Amino acid sequence: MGRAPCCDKASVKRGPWSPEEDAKLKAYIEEHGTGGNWIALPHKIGLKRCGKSCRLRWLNYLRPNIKHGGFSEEEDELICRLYISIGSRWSIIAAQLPGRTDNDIKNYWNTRLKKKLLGKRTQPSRRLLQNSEINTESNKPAASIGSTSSQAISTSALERMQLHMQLQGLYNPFSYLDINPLAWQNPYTLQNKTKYPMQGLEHEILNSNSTTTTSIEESLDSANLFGLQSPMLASDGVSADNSSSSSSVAGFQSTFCELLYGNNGCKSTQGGYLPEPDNLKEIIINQDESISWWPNGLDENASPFTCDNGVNYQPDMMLLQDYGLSGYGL
DNA sequence: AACATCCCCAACCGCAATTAC
DNA sequence: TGTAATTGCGGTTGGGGATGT
Repeated sequence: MGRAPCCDKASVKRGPWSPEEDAKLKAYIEEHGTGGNWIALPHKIGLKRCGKSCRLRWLNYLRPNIKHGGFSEEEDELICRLYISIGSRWSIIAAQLPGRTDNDIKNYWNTRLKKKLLGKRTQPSRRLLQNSEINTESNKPAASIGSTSSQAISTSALERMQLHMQLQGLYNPFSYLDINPLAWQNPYTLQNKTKYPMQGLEHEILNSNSTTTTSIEESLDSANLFGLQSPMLASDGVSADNSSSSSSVAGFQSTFCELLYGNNGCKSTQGGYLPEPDNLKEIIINQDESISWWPNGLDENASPFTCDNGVNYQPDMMLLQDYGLSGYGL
């Protein structure tokens, strides 16, 4: 049994708001406030609208000091940095941009900024589509498989990773920083590879940075860390160089981890490590120190890589190339 | 000029979190 | 403490204008 709807859809008006409706809502709220109850508000002022609709109209359009369009370069940069760091948490991003609404920023990102930063190719690759058709029970487009299939990497993670690399001006972060995941502290070993192959590695990544992200403030701070001082974004005017200092390495580790899993996959209310099963099957650190990428999970019947548990793995070269990741040591 | 396609964005939807009782 | 109501959020849709053929 589903939950009861918030209003009777047959008796409420839907679609675009008229100037009269806007005026009624604006006048009432400016004089009386919302009264702390959006559901009751439309009845009080004689609007045939759902309370949720009124709330949305007020927050996104009618309330004072709302800015529409005309995003500045600074705002673009901030949105980009925050998206890389915390993903599509639009309300948090909007809170950092006075006068902007989450809806506005979301629309701006999806329709313009993403294309501007990542280039025109926003459609999923044919390869990804093919794989999703083969390997998932649904025929949903690849753009949605990240959230619906435990076998698929999240689109957001891919975007954020690609964006991060693009802003770093590189496609092979390991060669750029002269680092390699296996060189990190207590490298992930094949023996640790169980159901979730990245678990051991991620644990080390998190430990090496001594803390997990536990608050919005820390998430926002992280937007300024992790190697995001890219040539384009460096706030001190000094372009990021190819330093392989420990801080850069640790930063990249964190970024890599976070890009793969997002904050949700790294947080725990106990302050410890909490894997996100949906995404943990997708990146493998190979025995030969290379990284493989399986967009739709592990192919247990293929070569060339065999794990201790007897399972074979096959990297998806075409997908790597599609995402400009052919330099991942494969 | 007519039609098709693309693009933008306001609004909707469903779900999770929070609050009230 | 459990349940229902409400709020807040992110993903998605669809109308309409812009652009291309």
